[in-house]
Amino acid sequence: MSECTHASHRELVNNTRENMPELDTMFELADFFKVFSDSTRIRIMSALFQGELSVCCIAEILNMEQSTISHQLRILRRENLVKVRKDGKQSYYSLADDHIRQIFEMGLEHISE
Amino acid sequence: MSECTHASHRELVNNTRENMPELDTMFELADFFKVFSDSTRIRIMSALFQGELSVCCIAEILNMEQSTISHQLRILRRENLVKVRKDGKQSYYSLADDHIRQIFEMGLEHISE
DNA sequence: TGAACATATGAACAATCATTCATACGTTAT
DNA sequence: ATAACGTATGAATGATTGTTCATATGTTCA
Repeated sequence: MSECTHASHRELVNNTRENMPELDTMFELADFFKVFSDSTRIRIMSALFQGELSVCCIAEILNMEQSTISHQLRILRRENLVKVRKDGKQSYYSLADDHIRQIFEMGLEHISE
Repeated sequence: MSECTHASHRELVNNTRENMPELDTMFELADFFKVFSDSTRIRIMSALFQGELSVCCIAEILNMEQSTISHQLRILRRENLVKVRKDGKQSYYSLADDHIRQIFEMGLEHISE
């Protein structure tokens, strides 16, 4: 246990704490970015930028198992990032939000440095 | 193995693939967001928005072990999101990038819905 | 030089999470 | 009704990762 017993230490700690976002907000923020932290989900969203796609189409585009895609789509659905349209045997998925493009571009911007 | 043997199926698959970002880029994108996907790191960055802080200060602000903070700072350092200034026994960390604020705000924007 | 402090880091552990396998559910066509 | 197809999902598994403990490194002060 370090003490850091400097002069204005306690004050700095309190001040910083007060100016930080709510604890809940920071947890939500982490959870939000967690959705974007998996390459399979990134690839799914990248594919959906082109327009709506059925599950098996996505699976073939990414060259991955249908089951894997379904599981990840479930997460994207839970976070309201994609929406589904059912037509016969197929489920067509599309992006639910225009924010996603912005978030992608911001990430890409940071990467290219 | 599902087939999805529709008319323009193969064409759609190829078209979508071609218009997607490079595979490497999508992996990098996921890795980038992974840094923001942990609540401890989010809290550290939130604290650093107020200005530079020593390791033990951050630990006390978050009420977590010094070791935990050091480990997470290591990750933030590796991703070039924070920079260090050593002064005597202490290491003072600060945000390395103004992008971070934008990324935070974009996330917060999406959350509040 | 030795003690106290601030930080960094390796190893162990626990928890989380993505993928796979098997299978169930719902729809279409014969 | 049965078969074939598309999708969803629970359980098991393997890999990744955050935290803790112990300890090493480096600095300051007596």
